Amino acid sequence: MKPAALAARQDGIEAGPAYVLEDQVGHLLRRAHQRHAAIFQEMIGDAQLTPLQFAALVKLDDLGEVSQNELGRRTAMDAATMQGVIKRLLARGLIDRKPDPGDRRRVVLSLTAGGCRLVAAAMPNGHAITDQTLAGLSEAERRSFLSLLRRLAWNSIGDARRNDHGR
Amino acid sequence: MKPAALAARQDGIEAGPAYVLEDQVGHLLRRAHQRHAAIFQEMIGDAQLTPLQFAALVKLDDLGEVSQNELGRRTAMDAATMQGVIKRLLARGLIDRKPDPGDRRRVVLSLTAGGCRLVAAAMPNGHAITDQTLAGLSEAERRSFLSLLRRLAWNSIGDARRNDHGR
DNA sequence: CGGCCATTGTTTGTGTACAAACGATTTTTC
DNA sequence: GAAAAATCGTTTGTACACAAACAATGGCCG
Repeated sequence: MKPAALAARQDGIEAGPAYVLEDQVGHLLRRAHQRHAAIFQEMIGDAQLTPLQFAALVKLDDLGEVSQNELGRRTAMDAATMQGVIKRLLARGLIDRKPDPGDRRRVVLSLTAGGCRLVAAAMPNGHAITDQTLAGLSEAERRSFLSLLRRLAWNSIGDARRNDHGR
Repeated sequence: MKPAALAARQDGIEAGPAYVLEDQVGHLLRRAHQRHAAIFQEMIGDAQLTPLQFAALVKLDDLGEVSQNELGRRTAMDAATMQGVIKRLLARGLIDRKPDPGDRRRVVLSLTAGGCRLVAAAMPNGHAITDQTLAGLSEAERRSFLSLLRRLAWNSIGDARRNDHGR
């Protein structure tokens, strides 16, 4: 019934189905992500701005004021990664950072005027990047692909992780 | 005709279509890749083995003997990344490394007996990881998704990059 | 032959990515 | 109210990922 996939090797030794690296989702996801990153860097219009930094800025633009961890959850970055991203955005003066008066553990992040301007200027490029990444796919194929891809991504980083450590 | 996508903001200020982070291919690719990495780590059966290291081992198993750069091209890693991966595989005694007699610039990589055994042992897990990553998708959806994803990945890393730097 | 250029492998520097452990705080629970 | 648990932000250590510059070697072409 099954074709050659389950066939034994030439030498006759028992072996599972062949593992073709190029056919594995993980490998393809990695390469597609690599390609997207290259397109991003080329088209975002700001040599210093990385995908994660842009994501953080966009989310901040969306939410107004949020704590660092909250922003991390919304952009699917863990706390340690967030640390570096925030540090670099602060260094460029794109975001502000002040203690939360109601909770002394928290810091509140928000966009500066410069950060706001940068987001506005880069947003069209963001759309162009998405478009370029999907170039080669028809309208229908794009919808289909995005719908499937969404189902492979985490539903919600924070929730999924908390379930592991919850204990 | 178009729905709310092109509508101006509440404040009436001119603005392009909204940029919803969760709808961008790049963000979804990143999250899907994150999830796959988590599944990999959980199921590969060797806490020290990473996706890239496994990819290198599998390719080496496939090719027998290759130079470091060649292996990098086949696994979509650049030379600097390869450096670290090779170093760690060497440290664990999973691969061998000897100078190429015909070309003194090159080194020839190959699997050790231990590396060969590890690949054989981990290969079924690799298939299970792919399966688990695609869990939730039907057989037809998987084929469709992989076919589309393949078109979004680099055709061939090495070739694509050389065109940029050529000259 | 001899200069030019490409390739190979290496190093350095920056930026994700995450586990693990930490101190400082809430919040919950009893 | 006090102990227990959870949350917040930070630090350290390991592992990708790539640009850029480098020395050594090899191939090519005049």
